[in-house]
Amino acid sequence: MVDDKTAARRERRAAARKEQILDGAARVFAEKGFARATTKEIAEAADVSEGTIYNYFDSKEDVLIGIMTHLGEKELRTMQITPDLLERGLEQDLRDFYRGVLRARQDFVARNKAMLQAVLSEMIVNRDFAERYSRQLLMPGMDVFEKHIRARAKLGQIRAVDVPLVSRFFSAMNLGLLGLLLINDPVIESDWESGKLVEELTAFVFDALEPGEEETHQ
Amino acid sequence: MVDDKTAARRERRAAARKEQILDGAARVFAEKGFARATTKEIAEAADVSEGTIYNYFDSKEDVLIGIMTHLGEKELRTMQITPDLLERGLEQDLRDFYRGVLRARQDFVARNKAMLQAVLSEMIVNRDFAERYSRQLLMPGMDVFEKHIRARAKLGQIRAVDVPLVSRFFSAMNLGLLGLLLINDPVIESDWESGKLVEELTAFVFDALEPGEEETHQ
Amino acid sequence: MVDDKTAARRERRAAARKEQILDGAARVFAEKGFARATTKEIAEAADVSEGTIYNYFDSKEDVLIGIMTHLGEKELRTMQITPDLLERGLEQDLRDFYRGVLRARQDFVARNKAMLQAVLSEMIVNRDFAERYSRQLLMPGMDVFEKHIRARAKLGQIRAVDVPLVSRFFSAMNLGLLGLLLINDPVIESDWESGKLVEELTAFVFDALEPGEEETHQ
Amino acid sequence: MVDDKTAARRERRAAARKEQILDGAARVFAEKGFARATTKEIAEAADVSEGTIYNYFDSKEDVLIGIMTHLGEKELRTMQITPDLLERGLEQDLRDFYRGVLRARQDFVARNKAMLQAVLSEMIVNRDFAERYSRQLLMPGMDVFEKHIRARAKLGQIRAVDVPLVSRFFSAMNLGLLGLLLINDPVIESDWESGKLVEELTAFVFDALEPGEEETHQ
DNA sequence: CATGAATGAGTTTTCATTCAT
DNA sequence: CATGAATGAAAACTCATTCAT
Repeated sequence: MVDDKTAARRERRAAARKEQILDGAARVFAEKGFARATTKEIAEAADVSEGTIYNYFDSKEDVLIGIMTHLGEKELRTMQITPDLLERGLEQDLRDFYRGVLRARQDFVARNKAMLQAVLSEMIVNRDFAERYSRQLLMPGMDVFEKHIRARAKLGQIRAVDVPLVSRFFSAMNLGLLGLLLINDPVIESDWESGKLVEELTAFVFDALEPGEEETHQ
Repeated sequence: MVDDKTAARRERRAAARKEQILDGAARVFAEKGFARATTKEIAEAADVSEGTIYNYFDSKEDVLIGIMTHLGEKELRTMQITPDLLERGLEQDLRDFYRGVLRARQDFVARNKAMLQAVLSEMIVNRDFAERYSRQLLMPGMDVFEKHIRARAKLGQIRAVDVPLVSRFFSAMNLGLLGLLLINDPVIESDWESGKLVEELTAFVFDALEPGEEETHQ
Repeated sequence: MVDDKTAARRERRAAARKEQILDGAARVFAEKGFARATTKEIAEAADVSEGTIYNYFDSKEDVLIGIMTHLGEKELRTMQITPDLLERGLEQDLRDFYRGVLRARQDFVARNKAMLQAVLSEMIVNRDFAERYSRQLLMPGMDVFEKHIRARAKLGQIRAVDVPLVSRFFSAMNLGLLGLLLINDPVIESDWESGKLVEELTAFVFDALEPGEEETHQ
Repeated sequence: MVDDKTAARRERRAAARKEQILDGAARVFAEKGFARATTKEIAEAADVSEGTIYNYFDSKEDVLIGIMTHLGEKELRTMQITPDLLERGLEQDLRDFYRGVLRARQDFVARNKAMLQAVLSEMIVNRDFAERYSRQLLMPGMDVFEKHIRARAKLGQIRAVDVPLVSRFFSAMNLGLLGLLLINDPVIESDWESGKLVEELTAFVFDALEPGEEETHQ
């Protein structure tokens, strides 16, 4: 029993150390990029010695993988991408539902900007990471989203569209806005928190999806 | 006169060499990222010696800057972002105009995928490059686009929107789709060249912008 | 307390490593000159890896600076250039005093030939090092010497001379003899260790300074 | 005959080119040291292309050798170190003779400071150059000087001394003063041209050599 | 487990030399 | 002969990783 307690405490401490290192690493990666960040800098930012990093991770690359996994888990929790999202959402008004999703996402981005920056940059030029990002961060949300859209369409709330493609338009929009935020676009930065971005984006996006009977295109 | 000829030939050859190096470098950067790419690999890809690179560029970073500049110039030409774009465009149907813009952009992306990949990745973690990208590649197109939207709005072809923000939605969408393409999303990849993406995106985007009289929300 | 011990031991070991590197570097610099010496050779001569050099010095140039500083400190100790040199010396016979100074200097040169060679060569073509050499190695001794000469002159043991200039004659003589030694002049080399050089130089130099009508020093 | 003329002209032009390169190289070597000087800089300083240097010299090192040889020839001419120096000199007063030698040497140094600087620095760390310097620049003058001293001694104008060693004292003094000049010692620099240095040095050095009980100069 | 000194392979960059024009 | 672009070997320096303490 004492062993159990000790073991449990040890495990908790180990988990805390791991997070401590991931936090430090994310900050350094975000600022300088994965390749330019040195283990020395990571160690300093995480307030541990260089050697300690290797007690918890196999390599510098493994640290970045750790960040992605951590990010994926966090996103699932924050975005509450759970199987029952579908039902819960369907009861809401379409716009309100999307507003909620957008707000949750903005919150998530704001809280994890550094980690996302670290991951995004590497993803573009690293097949392995791209695959991982797609699987761990993109697809889980996309799947649920696709199902949701299909359900709405069945209910007649959305006109007939190519669902996988339109889901990707949503993802692309989110990804692109994140990109503009990361390169410090002043317009995006200022409207990001004010809520204006959410409103305008909802209007921009959802009017188009609704059936809108009479729409007269020459 | 002979000197003139010689000088001119020299200059042409130098320009060709520069482009040869930029091409090789872009391929390597795209595959491995700027930081992981070695000058040795660049030299091999460009089929010159390592030393030759430094006869034309001050540093590896300068090569990337060269790629961005080259890209910026090419984009201006390809996208035909010229002052009279505004007038030319206004005579066209809104959807047709956007379709044209999208196709030109897709063409540009297809032709310069490697260079864009090289630039994008570095941009996210490098302030200097972000600024440069914004100034050389993003803003020129965005400015013309903003003016265009404003003109359309004045003509009543578009409902009142926050123009700078909506311009950014278009940019974000493009950037995000590029991102998905670069991480090899199979759906985007397959629909990219078939006109499907263009058609669906036009529908997705433009219905929302049109005044659409009777549109009954709630 | 244990931490104190550990820290102290660490510091001692670091100082030892630094000296180990300086010793190796001095030998290589002396043989090949600063610029021709490679960090690889220095590492081999010092029996450490190339990387280790950079754990203790910022650059190859910094190693040479380290040699000069080390040399300066050693000279002060060896030559016993202390404020009380003046008084101690004045009690001695002029010739005996100079003989002592010469012997101490010869001893110092013999012990640090490699380091002096390394520093001298670089100094001639490097403003920064020339300034440093002048300040750290030349001036300290010269100042004390000037005061000494002035004191002797006041006591009537030396005829009136331009003190700064004559001090430089002594320095120049020392520097020049070092030069001849470094280019392996056989006469200087053979007489250097036998006391002959000291005796002849004392005779050559000091008879001139004494007022001495009857010149009674054999 | 025409061929002879052409050949002669060609030779003269080649000699001029060689000197043009040596001049440029000496300036660069003096400023940056042999190893740090690049052939590109030498070419620019000499106003020729890099390739041209190799039409006249086998290597960068060969250029430095060229400088030394040139310097040696010039010194012989300037210092008028000719077999009859001995007789000419003996007719003069000892001090006047030395004054003349010193002045000629100062003039030579002033005219060839850059080349001397280039040569001296390299000499200290390069056996081959040391040997060359000794043979080409040091020994010729020293031999004549030794003979001269011996002749004076035979005439009773100089007390008995170790002639080879004392000759080296003169050389060492000259070399040392050159060293101080090259490291920009302000006292030496200011007194160098004013003539003061010559006077003080003559006094410093020659009183010691004369047998002279009564010291009857001034 | 924590530490941080040591390592050396790998990186960017320089530059003497060559050679086609 | 003059030129200067091309070369590639070699240099200084970096840094992920290991390991003795």
